[in-house]
Amino acid sequence: MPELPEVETTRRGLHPWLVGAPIAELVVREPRLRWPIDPDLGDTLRGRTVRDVLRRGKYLLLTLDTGGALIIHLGMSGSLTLAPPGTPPGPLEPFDLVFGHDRGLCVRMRDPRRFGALLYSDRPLAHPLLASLGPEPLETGFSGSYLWRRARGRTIAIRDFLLNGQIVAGIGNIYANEALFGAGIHPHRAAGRISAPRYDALAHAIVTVLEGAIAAGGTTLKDFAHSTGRPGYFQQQLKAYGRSGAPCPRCPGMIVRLTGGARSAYYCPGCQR
DNA sequence: AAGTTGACCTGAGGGC
DNA sequence: TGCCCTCAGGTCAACT
Repeated sequence: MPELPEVETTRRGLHPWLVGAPIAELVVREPRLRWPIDPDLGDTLRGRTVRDVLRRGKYLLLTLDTGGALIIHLGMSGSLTLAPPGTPPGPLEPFDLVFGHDRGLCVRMRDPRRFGALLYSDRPLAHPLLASLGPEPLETGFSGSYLWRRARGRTIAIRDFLLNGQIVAGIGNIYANEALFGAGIHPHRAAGRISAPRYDALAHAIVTVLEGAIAAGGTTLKDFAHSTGRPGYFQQQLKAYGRSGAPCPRCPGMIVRLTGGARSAYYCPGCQR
C-alpha cells in the first residue's frame, strides 16, 4: 500500500494532533514486525514530547525532544489511525502509541502482513535505512536531468529503476506505473536508453501524479486508511495501474498487464514506447 | 557495480 | 462450503 502519497497523507493527518504531545505509553501487542520492536523502547519513549512529524520517502519520523526520532514504516499493508478512546485493538494491530497527560490520544498501527517497522534512532537521517535514500521527488534536487544522469549505462527496466529508493525516494509500483503512463514510456524500457527530454517528461509526470494522489488522500486498494480511518480516493483516477483489459484513456489501445518480473507492470502498447 | 531472486507475512479472490 | 493456488501497496540480503 503505502507509497509516498499515502505516507504523506498519514503525516498530515497526525501532525496537528501529535506536535507538542507527550508520550504516555507504548503498548506493544505484537513485536514481530520486519524487525522486532526493541523491548526497552517503551522506557525510552515514556515522557518524551513530539517536536514534529516528518516524512522521508516512505518513512514517517516523529522527532522528539531527545533530538532523536521514532522511525515508522508502514510496509505493504500498514496504516496509522487515531483510535477513538475505548476502541479495543484487533489482532492485526501490533502497537499503540498513547499520548497526552490524560492519555486521551491513541495512535494505533494496523499491519496485517507485519512488514512494517518501529525503530528509534538518535540521528534518524543518518540511520542506514534513510541515509542512502535518493532525493525527494517533490523537493529541489529532483529533475529530469538528475534521473537521466543516474541512468547512464543502466540496463534495468525504467519501472524498476523508479522503484529503487536510492535513485528517488517514495515511489512504489502504483505511481511508477502511473508516471510512466503519463510520460508515454514503456515500463520495461532500459533506463539507460531513454533520452534527456523524455526524462524531463517523466520527472514532470512523477510530480503531477504524486501531487494528484496527495490531493486525493492517497490510493486505497485494500488496506490503506487516513489517520481518521477514511480511505483515499486516488484509485478512481488511476489510468494504467490495475486496469488490464480496460480501454486506454489516451489512445484507442487497451491497458495490458506485464508479468514475469517480481511485480506486475501495467501499460498501453498503443502509446507507451 | 549492477541485476536478479528469495525471503519475510497474512489475507483476499478466483477456479475447481 | 472448502481447498488450493496466485497475487498484493516494500525492501533487505544473498547470490550471479
